[in-house]
Amino acid sequence: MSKAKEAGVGGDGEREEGFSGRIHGSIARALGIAIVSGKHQPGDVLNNEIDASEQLQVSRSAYREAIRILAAKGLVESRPKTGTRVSARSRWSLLDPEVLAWFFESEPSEAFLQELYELRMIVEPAAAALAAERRDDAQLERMRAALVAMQHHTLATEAGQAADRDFHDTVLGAANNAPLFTLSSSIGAAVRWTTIFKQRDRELARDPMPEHWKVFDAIAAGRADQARQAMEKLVSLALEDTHAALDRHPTR
Amino acid sequence: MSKAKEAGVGGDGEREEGFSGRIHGSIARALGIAIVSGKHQPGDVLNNEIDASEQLQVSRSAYREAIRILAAKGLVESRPKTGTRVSARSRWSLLDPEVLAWFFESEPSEAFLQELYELRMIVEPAAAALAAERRDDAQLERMRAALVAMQHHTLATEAGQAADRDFHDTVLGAANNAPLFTLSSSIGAAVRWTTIFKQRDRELARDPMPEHWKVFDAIAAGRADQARQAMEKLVSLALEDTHAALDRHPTR
DNA sequence: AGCTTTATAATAGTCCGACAAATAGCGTGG
DNA sequence: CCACGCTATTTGTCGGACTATTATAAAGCT
Repeated sequence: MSKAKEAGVGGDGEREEGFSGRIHGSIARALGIAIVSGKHQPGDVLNNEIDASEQLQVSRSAYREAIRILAAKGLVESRPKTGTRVSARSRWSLLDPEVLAWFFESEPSEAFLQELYELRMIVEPAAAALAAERRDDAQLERMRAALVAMQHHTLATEAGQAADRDFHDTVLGAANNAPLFTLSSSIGAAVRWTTIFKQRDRELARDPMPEHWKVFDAIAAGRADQARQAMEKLVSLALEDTHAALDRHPTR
Repeated sequence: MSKAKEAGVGGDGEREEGFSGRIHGSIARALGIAIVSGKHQPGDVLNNEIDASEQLQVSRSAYREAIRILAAKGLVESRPKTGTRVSARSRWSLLDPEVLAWFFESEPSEAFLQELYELRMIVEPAAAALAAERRDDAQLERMRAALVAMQHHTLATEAGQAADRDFHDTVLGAANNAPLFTLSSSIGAAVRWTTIFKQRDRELARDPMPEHWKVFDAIAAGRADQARQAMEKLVSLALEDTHAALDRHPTR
């Protein structure tokens, strides 16, 4: 539990908690988190707009805009008379950056993490192979810079983690495939949590640079197959580390 | 009193086309199509809410809800004073079912089709491999039924095409990975367009059943590698057909 | 009884008009 | 030339009235 998310129902409700700038945004965030965390299960019917907006102390319009956001991401469906209900999980846009962020707001389930890794294992090696064939010099230079920064700052620092993400992002971008690139947020989420788990357990700390450099070298050399295999190795090592950390620090 | 909105206003407003039920939905759709089709380019600033809603003959609230939908899908960004502007392409949720549908509303570019195929080539073989290991009997039966229906109706009919999509959906579902499954809409879109192109050029008609049955048999037998290879073959044949059709009927 | 049609009530959807908050860009003063 | 505050523009929020849709219950018909 990180955030106090309960908007006081009754009493002097303060909704100042999560900060997302605009009201409709923060309401969408709060409701989104409540949904993906299971507090509101698929099929559940939300309070009608009038009651809900009153409880949240916002205007009905702001509440409605929040609902539109959630509906656009497939989390809810609204119909007159029936009300607004949480959609089936299969309709959720699990790869949407915001939805993913909401997932990680409350610690994600181990199963979900596992599935994200599987996706990563499918997508990233293929992306690395394409990148080896298509990367331009600027992208290559950016990858190198990212790895140098990552090596220098180490994953214990925010700067180092940002460099790691930047490396993976650039690889995905170098594959030169727009739909594929939209998966970077999902990949990034998996990467971030690997790091979090690894950092929780210092003893597991393994130097992540060798695999990263191997991927880079293969991409630089334009060897697609080699890049694919190197990335496969990188991801599976990360998965191992995550599993090991989870075994020692069971979820929640 | 003031409900007549079907009146084609003489000015620059045009608002009587496709009907998408609710107003905010149809406005979002119209704007979404205008954006993905390039009519409004990234960086362009939309009219302010008052003018825009007047031109469209809808209330400002309805227009705003439409904008919230587009913003949720990463197509636009709103800020006070600056207005609402079309976001960079890299921020678009290209894999969102609705965004994808808008893309295909106006005929998609060949390059985009190509990228979607690449994604399919990455995702579907991996999914088939996982499905071979994890499918349950009900899923297997559904795949068989889909292929039987597809064989019976042929791809020339809507029923046959639906069966084709159902087969691919079921394979993806049998991989038992929720994030992966959300890609089914993208895959489905690629599948649909293959069929459209193939149907335009009857002479290219190749019987698609053999590859499909090979995938099915491998999944039924639980042979992951074999399923992967069979699916690779299936997708690359579909890609060939699409390319051939495009060569003979150049885009527009 | 069983089915169809109609009425009812509940809810999301739409509209309006006003006011609040944020902020890009300009102008003023140092 | 730069810093700083002013202002105009635009989105954001509000509340309240009215409309459209539709699930459900009631009534009517066969």
